[in-house]
Amino acid sequence: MQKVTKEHIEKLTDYLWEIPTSFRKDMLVPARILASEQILDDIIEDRSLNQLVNVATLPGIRKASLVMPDVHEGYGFPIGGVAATSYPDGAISPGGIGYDINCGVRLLTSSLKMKDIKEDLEALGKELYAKIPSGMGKGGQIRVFSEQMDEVLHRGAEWGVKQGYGHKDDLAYIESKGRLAWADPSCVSQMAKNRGTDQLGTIGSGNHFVEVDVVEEIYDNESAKAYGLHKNQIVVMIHTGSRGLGHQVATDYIRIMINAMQKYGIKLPDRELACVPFNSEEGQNYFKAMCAAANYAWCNRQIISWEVRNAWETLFGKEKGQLRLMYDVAHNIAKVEDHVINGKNERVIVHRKGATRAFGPNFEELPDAYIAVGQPVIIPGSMGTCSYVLAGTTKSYDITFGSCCHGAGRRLSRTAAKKQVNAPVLKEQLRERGIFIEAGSFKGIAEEAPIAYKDVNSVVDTVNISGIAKKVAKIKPLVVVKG
DNA sequence: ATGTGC
Repeated sequence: MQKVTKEHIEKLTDYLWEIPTSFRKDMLVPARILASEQILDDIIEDRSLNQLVNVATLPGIRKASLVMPDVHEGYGFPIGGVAATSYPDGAISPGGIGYDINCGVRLLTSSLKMKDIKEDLEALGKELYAKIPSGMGKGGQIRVFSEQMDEVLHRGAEWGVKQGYGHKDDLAYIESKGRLAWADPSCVSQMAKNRGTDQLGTIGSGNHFVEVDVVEEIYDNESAKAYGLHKNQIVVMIHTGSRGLGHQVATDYIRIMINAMQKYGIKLPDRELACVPFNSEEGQNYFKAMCAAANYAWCNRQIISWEVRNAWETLFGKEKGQLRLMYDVAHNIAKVEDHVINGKNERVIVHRKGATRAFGPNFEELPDAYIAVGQPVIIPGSMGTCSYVLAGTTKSYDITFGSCCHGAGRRLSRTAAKKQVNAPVLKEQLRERGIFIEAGSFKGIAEEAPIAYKDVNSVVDTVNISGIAKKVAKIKPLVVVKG
């Protein structure tokens, strides 16, 4: 298959590039790349642009196949990708959502400032590491079986709150209120449920983490005030997803769809794009299972928040130890949404894989305090760099179906990173810079080294300048807990 | 990402 080169790419604006449908005759829509020229040059040799073109052949795809500036290669679809298909008969594809269904990020804000915790960073890292189970295959203390598991899958974060893992007020500050109503536990295999039995309240491994950060800079006073963020404030970021349960849901339905595709006459350039019509039996079952796994992930992040709050209270006491949920976003999910395409309102199935929803002001789901400034977008950087809070914009609807990037984006494969990085040395270097890492393995540290990632500042500048999200605050890591 | 692999 013909490889994408710079010659095939047309410049639409300084930050938007297009591979037209003339590039390959199976493309149904153009492929668009949101990137600075520097970022584009860095990814041009990557397989991710060919994956982006492949996505443009997805049955029922509308307007354009899109990637954000943090794009990199994924299973079938690129990570950092957005694809909207027509409702109700366009494709739904598990590869367009990812194995870690509802991988996402939440941010908790504290009433503490840098000066309040400067001396406690190491103890804080040890306490968090002790309270929050992490690592590959790791389970926690909580067990959910049969009816209780079904309740978790039905009710998401709400189940956690009901069991005492958090405040009722938390729910308003979660995307979709931490619950997708289409979830149907009967569409989730017993194997998936078994894998999820003891994994609520656990981080997992890879790029997942719990991190204590300090707000280093505020860019937009009005939004920062609405979100309750201010300079020198200590905040906590949680990044994880649906663990083994979501992974098993993806595995189960990818196999089902590979087998069902011929029946619907679907031919694709890569079998990793396996998909079926959204309104087919297989499509509906997957969607209901995906919603259930998404609910599990929201419940997981809810329970981890409870663990973090416990650690916080242990160290700082009841009065100073309060943590408020600022927001929780999903970045591996598909949603049915209404968007304007060619001037007409259309219902579409938006696949976001390593992409964050970034809805602008006046979106009715937002809590009252946020409605005038738009939805918070949380962008974790890599371990030793920094992260960002942005605000969604109305402009994002026109360009990216109301989506934004989800992180810095990998630059090196895990294997390449392991070859280049001496993890014990890196850990010590970060410590000298005042960043304390508590990790279960040196392998994990090497794979997640800052050098393995793109520069988060240039990724965020791209989305900020192109107007799909607005910079609100920059935060800097102090303590990182990883698997 | 994942009881790291058909």
